[in-house]
Amino acid sequence: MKIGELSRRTGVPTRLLRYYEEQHLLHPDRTDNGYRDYPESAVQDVQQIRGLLDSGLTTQMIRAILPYLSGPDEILLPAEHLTPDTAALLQGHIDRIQARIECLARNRDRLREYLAAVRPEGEEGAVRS
Amino acid sequence: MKIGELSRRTGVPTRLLRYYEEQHLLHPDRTDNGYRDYPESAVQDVQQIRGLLDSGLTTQMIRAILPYLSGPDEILLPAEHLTPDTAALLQGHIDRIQARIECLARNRDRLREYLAAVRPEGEEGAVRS
DNA sequence: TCGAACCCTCACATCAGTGTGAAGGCAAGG
DNA sequence: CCTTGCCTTCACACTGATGTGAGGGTTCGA
Repeated sequence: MKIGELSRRTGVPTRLLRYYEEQHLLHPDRTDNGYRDYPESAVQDVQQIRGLLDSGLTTQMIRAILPYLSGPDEILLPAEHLTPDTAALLQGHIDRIQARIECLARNRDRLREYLAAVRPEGEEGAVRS
Repeated sequence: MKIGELSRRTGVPTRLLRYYEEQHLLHPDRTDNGYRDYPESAVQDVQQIRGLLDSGLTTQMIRAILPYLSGPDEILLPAEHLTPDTAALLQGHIDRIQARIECLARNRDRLREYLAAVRPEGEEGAVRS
């Protein structure tokens, strides 16, 4: 798949697809004429990347964890390649993500409480025009 | 409290405290000589802001929701000030935060699964030096 | 063969969040 | 009084993520 199609199918501008490649988040191979050639799975990959970026992770952190997110089908790294170091790194990333989740959840709850408290006026979410 | 003390107590550089003010996230008043004068509550406020920024929210979004986060003690806006518009805006913010949480949680789980799958080698999280 | 619609790289621009330093006012202690 | 350490504003600079455009090659259909 060429970059234009991937862009259309994911809604992500080609500029960003090239950027993600520059950041080593995507690795399309090239056809003879130099065009990028993406596998079908790239669609999922791009959505994954977008979600994580939107959640406030940097490309660097995404690059670090992406290899371990590829799919539940099979484990990529045999255990002998998972040094204690790598495991610790990974655990650190997990912890950071967890901290973010907690912060966001806390604030979401407070916003919900506020909203609930301030409009007990019989509105149950239905938006009436 | 002057800016230096707030900085020391929060670990946030004075530069950023001034920046947050410029972004209308903080509103210290001024003493006669022009020094910023923060209330005690600013310590909490700054930590709140930092947490949200670290979670990937922009100052703009934080500015939008901060007024509603001030404290569970009392509702700031009387119901008559909460137009349906504002409520919808707020709900939109909540939804975005929720989406982030879900994305992060999903990926956290996948990382955890990976880590668990790849090291069933009797290590139960204890880091041995 | 020509034009439209792709693709390429390069590079400058923008925005948010920061770092850093200059140039100067105020306050307290030796 | 003078130094030291706060405080002030102003301003330039960097990074990461993204927009945008220039300049140029490729593919394909009319």
